[in-house]
Amino acid sequence: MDDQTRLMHSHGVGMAGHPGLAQHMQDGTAGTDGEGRKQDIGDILQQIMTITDQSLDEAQARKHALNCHRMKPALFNVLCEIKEKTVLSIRGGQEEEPPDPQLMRLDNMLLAEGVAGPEKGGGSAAAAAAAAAAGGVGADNSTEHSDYRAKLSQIRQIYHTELEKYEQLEIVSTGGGYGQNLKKNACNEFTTHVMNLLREQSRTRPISPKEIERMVSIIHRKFNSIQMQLKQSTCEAVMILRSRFLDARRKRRNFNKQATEILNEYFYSHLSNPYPSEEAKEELAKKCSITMSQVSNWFGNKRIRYKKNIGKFQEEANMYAARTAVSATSVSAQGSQANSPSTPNSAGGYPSPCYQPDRRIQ
DNA sequence: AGGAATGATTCAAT
DNA sequence: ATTGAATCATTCCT
Repeated sequence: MDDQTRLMHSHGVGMAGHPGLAQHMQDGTAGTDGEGRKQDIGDILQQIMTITDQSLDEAQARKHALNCHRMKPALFNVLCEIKEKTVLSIRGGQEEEPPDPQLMRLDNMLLAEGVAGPEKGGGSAAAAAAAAAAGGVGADNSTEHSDYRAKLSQIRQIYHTELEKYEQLEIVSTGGGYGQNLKKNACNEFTTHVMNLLREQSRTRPISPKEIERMVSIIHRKFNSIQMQLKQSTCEAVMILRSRFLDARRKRRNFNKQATEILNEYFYSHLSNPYPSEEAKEELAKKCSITMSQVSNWFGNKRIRYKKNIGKFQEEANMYAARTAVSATSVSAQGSQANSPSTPNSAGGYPSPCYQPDRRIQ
C-alpha cells in the first residue's frame, strides 16, 4: 500500500508521458485523440487513488470495473516497468537474524522452571526440586507445594495459549499450497490474510514474490517481538511466584521441640568439638526429621551464636549437660566416659583456649 | 508494636 | 566443600 501511494505520487500523471505507455496506448483498440487518452489515464488513476474512500461494495465494483477497463493492461505494464526501475533502490535486506541471546536466556529459564517444554511432568519436577532446595519440613509443606504448583500451571497455561497465538510454524512449501497445514492462530492468519491481499492486489499492481516474502518476514519479526514480550513477562511472573512461595526465608518454621532438643543435646555433649561428622549429621537429620543441610545450618548458627555470647547460653548448657549426665549414669553404671560433665560449663571448651586436637578454636 | 529468637542465605576464606 | 560471619525474613514472646 505504501508502495502504491508512493508510486502514484512520485510519478503521478506524468506517467502519461512515459514512453512505454505511449507504446501500449497505440495497441489500444479505441481512442482517437491523445487528449482523450490522457483524460482516460487521469480518470483511472483518480479512481484508484480514491478507491479506499468508497464503501466496500462500491470499491469492489469499482475494482472490477477497473480490471475490465480497456486501458488496464497498458497501465499495468507501465507500473511494472516503473516498479522494475524503483525496486532496485529498495535494498533487498535479507538479514538472517541471529538467535537473540536474550531470547535464548528467556527460553532456557522457562524451560528450567517447567513453564515451557514438555507436559506437566517437567513443571512438577522443577517445583519439587525447588521446594527440596528450599528445604521443607513436611507438615503444611505439601499444601504450599500444591498451591505453588497450581499457580505455576496457571502461568503455564496462559503462557501456552498466548504463545500459540503468535507462534509461526515453519512454512513447508508443499508444492504450492500455503495455508493448509498451518495452525490456526493470529500470526498465521494474519500472514495468510496479508498474503492473499497482496496476491489479490498483484492483479492491479506489480508485486514480486520477493516483496511478499519480505512482508511476511516483517510480520514474523513483529510477532516474534510479541512472543518475546510474552516470554519476558512470564519469566517475571514465575520469578515473583518463586520468591513468594519458595524462598525458604519467607516460609521459615521453627523446628519442633523434640528436634531442637536432640540437636541441643548433641551440641552440648560435643561442646568441645561441635562439628558433627557426615554420618552424625545424617543420623541427627533422621531423628529430627529434617534435612542434612538443615542440620548443618542449625549447627552453623548454633556455633556462631554460642560463641558470640556464651553467657547467654550458660543456663541452657548446664541444663543439657546435666541431662546427658543423668542419662549417662542411669543407663550405664560404669563410671567411664571422659565426658563426665560434673562441672557442666567447664566442658564448654568450644571457644575457650583448651588443648584440643580439634579443628579451629579461635 | 517491637524486640528477641531462629532458620536460611550469602559471601569470603580455607 | 565446609565454615564463620553478617544478614535477611519470619515467628515467638512480652
